[in-house]
Amino acid sequence: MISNPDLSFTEIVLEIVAKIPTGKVMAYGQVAAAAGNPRAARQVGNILGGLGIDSKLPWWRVVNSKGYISIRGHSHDAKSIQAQLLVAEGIEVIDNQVDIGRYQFRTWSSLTYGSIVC
DNA sequence: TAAATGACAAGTG
DNA sequence: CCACTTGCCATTT
Repeated sequence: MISNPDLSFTEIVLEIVAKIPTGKVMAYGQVAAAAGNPRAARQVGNILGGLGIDSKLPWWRVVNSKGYISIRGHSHDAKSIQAQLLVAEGIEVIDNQVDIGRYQFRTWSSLTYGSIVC
């Protein structure tokens, strides 16, 4: 449950994820960076996990920096679901991996992803 | 208040 | 390129 009525990191992350366009994906670290903390990639994963696979948010458009679907073990069925959802949006998924270099959604500016400048 | 947790990431050998 | 180690940080116990 949300115990902080103010703009929490969680709320911001939810906003970011909600803005990922169909057919695109974002890395956890990228979402964290967009939320203001490039180092808090792990929290992004935790938050998405708390949403549940039946959430309204496009949680399936978030993968790790290598383009792999990262869901940990026990929810192995969710991995299949995520892959299906991505494929349904036109994203090529091979062995639980997407071509992040091609499908990654870049936020507003190209200067705000860690120290990496395109 | 302190310790544990985790759908990550970058660095090292 | 692959396996292992270290750093990170919001949230929960």
